[in-house]
Amino acid sequence: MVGLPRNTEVADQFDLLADLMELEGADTFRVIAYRRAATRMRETSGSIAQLALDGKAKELSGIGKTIEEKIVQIVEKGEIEALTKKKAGVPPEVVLFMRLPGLGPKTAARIWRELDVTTLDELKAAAEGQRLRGLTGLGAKSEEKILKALAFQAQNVDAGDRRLLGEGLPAVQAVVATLRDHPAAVAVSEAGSVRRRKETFRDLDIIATASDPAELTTYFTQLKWVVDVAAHGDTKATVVSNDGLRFDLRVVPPESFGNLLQHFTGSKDHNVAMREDAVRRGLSISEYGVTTVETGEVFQSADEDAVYEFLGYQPVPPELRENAGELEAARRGELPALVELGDVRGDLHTHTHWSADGKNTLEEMVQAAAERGYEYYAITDHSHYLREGRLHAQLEEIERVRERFPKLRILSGVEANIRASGEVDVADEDLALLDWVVASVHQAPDNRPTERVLEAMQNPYVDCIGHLTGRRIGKRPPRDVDVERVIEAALASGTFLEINGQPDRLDLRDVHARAAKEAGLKLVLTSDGHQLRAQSYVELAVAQARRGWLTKDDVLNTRTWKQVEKLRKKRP
DNA sequence: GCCGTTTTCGGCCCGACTGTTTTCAGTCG
Repeated sequence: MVGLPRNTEVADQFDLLADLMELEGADTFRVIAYRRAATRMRETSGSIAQLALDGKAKELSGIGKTIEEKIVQIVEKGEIEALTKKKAGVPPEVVLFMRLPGLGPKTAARIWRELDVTTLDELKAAAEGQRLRGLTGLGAKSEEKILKALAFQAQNVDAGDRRLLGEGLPAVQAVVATLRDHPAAVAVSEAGSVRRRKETFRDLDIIATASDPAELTTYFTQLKWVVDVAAHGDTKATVVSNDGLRFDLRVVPPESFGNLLQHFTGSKDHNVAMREDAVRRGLSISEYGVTTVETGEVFQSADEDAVYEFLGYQPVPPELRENAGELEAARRGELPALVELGDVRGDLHTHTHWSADGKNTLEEMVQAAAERGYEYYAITDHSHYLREGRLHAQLEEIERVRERFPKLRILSGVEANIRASGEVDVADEDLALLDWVVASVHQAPDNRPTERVLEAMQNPYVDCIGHLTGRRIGKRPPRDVDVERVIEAALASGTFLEINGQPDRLDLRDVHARAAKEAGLKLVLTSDGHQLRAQSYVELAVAQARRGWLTKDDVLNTRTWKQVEKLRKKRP
């Protein structure tokens, strides 16, 4: 495994190759094929490089013989040969032209070739010097747009263009609720990537029907937290909130609400695959309806499920709409019944003020857990803060709190640290006193990320590995853990893996959760909450689990504590 | 470059918007 390029690195090369070919005016379908293959690689849980070396990459849809060979080139030579060649012919910054909104490959190539503009600085100068309007098809407005895009890009260079689901989900749910209360509103729904519970988003989409669309749209632009109205028409508006979130509202006709909701929920890949399949059956899908080509008859519905059913599919839960096999499964009627928040009986990774970064007392956290209706709740403060008798002191406090909450089973636990050696930093005799043990890697760097975890799993007291890869979305990449090996070892040792619900962790990620499920491993959904309101992060863990195709049965903590005890590894 | 319950060759989603055009190409989601 060591030394093989990551899936994201391989995928990036194919995307760059696609960009360069597009600039050269290559066949669009080849370009699309490379981009599709890149997406497939990013959404594959195993090592795509290893698959290619084994001749198995071409079993993935969208990857054929040619692309598999190019992956092998990356392993052997570090780069796709065609990419090396093409990079020599195109100034590196010309690719960046295409990233500016409104500026595509055709225009970028003409600016480069016909005006000899090769850097972003030169592009700016050319627009300011009104030289772009010399090209047919470009005018004063184009120059203005490009300058605006360049300025925006310069301003937001550090901001990152995607925000966390954990921020966007409560925000969009609040706006949906507000709009529903308006007298002109008939139906209101979240849409887009946030409805699919994708871990990050660019903007928050809302779809509605209304008795008076213009009135609802205007109301939306005048909500008190709106600081900027980027667009405002009768049926569509875009606003920016005081915390920088972009909301899009579209008001659509009620008779095709289901078709439009389906369209605007995406993903693009899901919709394209569904439309391609429809074409083969003599149907044409658009956001307004499904047309039977032969008769011209159009099917519309206010109900999204009815759209899927008309097309011969089981209704597909939004979390699965990524063109990752869900359409085939829905065609056969074999979609899984996904786990729901209400199935979760207890949280097995939480903190209190015993950890320096915990914000609430043990009793406050337990009180909130009881109010959530949990049957059990594990206190797993960081081992670092439970040294020198503090572990025993906390056990005494837990004993006292138990008396006050007789209906909630309070589990004593710890989040132990996995040392570089693979040992956990709590003695066995202390671990033996506890009901539940989470073990996690905290400090980097890490030159044997996989072995370290495998060794920790051999400890008979370690029940679950916390946030396996240690990623912090947007801040820190995942450690280079061989997740497939970890899953195998987890099954062999009787250790569980968690889906950590912290908004910037969501670790395991969706495709790894799905790989774990397919291997037969049960996962634990946890909040890793360090304060009262963070207990709700379990909702994000549930969302991630659903994106990983997990059913109630695939999740350990949908079971009673008695059942959990039966399933976990035997203690000495 | 990929793919196949009409196909191993000849297709490859669909519509809106924008800016520049007198009928459309490029871009976007």
